[in-house]
Amino acid sequence: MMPKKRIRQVDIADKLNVSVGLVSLVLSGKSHEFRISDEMAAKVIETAKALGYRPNQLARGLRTGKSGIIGLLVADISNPFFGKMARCIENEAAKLEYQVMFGSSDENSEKLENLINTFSSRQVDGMIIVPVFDSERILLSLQEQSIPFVFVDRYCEGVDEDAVVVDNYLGSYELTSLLIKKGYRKIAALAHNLGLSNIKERIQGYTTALKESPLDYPVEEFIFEVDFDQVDTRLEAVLKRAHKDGCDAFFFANNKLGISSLKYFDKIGLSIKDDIGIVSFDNPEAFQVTKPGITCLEQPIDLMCEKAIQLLSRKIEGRVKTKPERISLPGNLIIRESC
Amino acid sequence: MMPKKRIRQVDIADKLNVSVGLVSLVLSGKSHEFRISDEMAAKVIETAKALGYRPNQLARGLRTGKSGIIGLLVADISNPFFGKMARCIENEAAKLEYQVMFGSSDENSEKLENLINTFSSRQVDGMIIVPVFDSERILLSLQEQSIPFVFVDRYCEGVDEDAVVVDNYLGSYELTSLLIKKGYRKIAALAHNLGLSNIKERIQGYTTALKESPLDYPVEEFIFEVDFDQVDTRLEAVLKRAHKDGCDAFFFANNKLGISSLKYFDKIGLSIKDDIGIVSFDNPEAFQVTKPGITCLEQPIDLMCEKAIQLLSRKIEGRVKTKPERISLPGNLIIRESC
DNA sequence: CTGTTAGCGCATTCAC
DNA sequence: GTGAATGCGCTAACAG
Repeated sequence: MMPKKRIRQVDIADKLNVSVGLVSLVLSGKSHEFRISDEMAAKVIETAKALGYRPNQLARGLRTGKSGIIGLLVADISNPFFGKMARCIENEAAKLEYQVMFGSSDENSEKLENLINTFSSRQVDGMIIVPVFDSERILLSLQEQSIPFVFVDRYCEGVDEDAVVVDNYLGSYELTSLLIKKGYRKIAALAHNLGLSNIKERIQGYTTALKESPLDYPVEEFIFEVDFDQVDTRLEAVLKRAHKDGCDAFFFANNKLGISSLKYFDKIGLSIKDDIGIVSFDNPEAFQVTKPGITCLEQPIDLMCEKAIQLLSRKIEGRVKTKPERISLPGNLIIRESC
Repeated sequence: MMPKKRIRQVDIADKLNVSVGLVSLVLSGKSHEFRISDEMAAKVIETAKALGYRPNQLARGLRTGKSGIIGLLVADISNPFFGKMARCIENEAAKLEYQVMFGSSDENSEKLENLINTFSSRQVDGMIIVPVFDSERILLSLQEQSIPFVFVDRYCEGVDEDAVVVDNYLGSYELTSLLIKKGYRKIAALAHNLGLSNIKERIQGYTTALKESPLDYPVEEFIFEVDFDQVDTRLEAVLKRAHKDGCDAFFFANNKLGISSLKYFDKIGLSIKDDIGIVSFDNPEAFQVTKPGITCLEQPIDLMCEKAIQLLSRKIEGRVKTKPERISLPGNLIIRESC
């Protein structure tokens, strides 16, 4: 079979004995604007379809300076939280005829930098970024390139750009208060990287709830940092130690820590709710099917993404040069039986 | 602040009083091939870096006819199975300097068609496709456009292309046999769409195991099809009905059905293992933390993706015009306590 | 060894 | 109303 050449505008122009310019105008829906005869327009459109014409977006992009691509930079697309986010971004982007290209940073600023650079090279029209620890420099340089981007899930302190996040403080405050109300006496908090904006806020909510309570012990001593890559190696020990030190409840700052800990509690032989109380950020399926179900704070991922794309497209189209907004959306407290 | 213009090859050429061609050669790493003086090359590279040059991949792509993008078409990126797949594809693609663009078909052939068309329009160099029901036509047309693609997870009967799948038959056979060995007497099977290649094979493995067993009842009557969008509306009724009809065990053809059913069993008040036995395809986190843990068949997602990208890049580079392969990888039977 | 030139496919400005 | 011409940024073929 013939390797069938792709149909270009010239091909349909030749077939109709008209010029490429004409074809281009018609196919970009500008026939009316340029007062091209309806019959002409119809003919062009018809033969375009007949020949199976499909515009070359690379060429169009080169000419117009817009690739029609949005870059999505998450920590790890295989994490259900970011997977859901990807899906929502995809849906919202599709409405505006954008395609989504993604990349996982693994919470590593070098990887993030590489991704940002390649995305920039590929001329993405904008990026949705989950900033990682220590990424201020690369983000500032992105700002200088004047490529539009918005933060989601977290923001970067030194980089003044739009951001859409859940109300981390309030969510954690609610979760922790619940634990206190249920009568737990010493509550440990576990987080990956205490330097991230969202984690800081979560820890703050947790801390405040405790300080406002009658409970009186050195809260700071029971905040544990377990790095992303230390989950397999250090988490178990940390949990054991905390329990040995009298902790009867745990606050997990994200789904990964929560899920991993569930496995260890089972292994160690600690019974959830009876031996220890548990609350966690995020609402992965694992929290819904395990028994007892895990009380948690669900993030409004769909809303967050909707907002994020709104802000981003506003920037891309260069409308209104407003001051960067930091939108904080309320989370959804889901009470189950883990405390 | 100045809207800082992007640096092009001309800019660095001008600055050095050399030609663009020269710059292009050096920057594409062909300085040695064209025997360009080391000092010249060094100067070019240096000022490129100094000026912050970043190649415009749109232009390069237009010229070379290669976009450097791979399209990934899954059913739903927010499904943890496909999320993991996306991550593996991302990693493998990165090794070959490809970027990944994704799209979710929602198991809908029309959506798949739209995605394929836009991806084709964006000049992706190849696609990794999870084909959906009734997508033969569009896939054949993709073949005619001679855009390389490979199937993963499933294949499409009428479309002769490379495919990488898990050994669905064997996996299901093992899962079902286990149920039989444990003494369950009547095993229901639940699947989304019995028309998909992978599901067909899974049902076949299930059926064969039963037929080879001493159990003697009309197996076909206990194979239930619950469509993707009917999970919320019909699944509960189907489960109840099956249980009422004497089923004491369930075989789930994928993670979504398994997870959703877990919730309903809890709601209905059926106790897993005591009242009913359960096995399922896939190994999402939910199966690991729920109690009892769910016996399941884990797919070798990383290996599958590695193979898929290998096959795809082979096609893209147009090496060896071999006959399409259908690679079947063994799954990993994980025995937990659900049966 | 390096410069010049001609497109890749499309959008857009200017003629007629 | 439509055709012709120009160039987006880059690569590659050809000169010299």
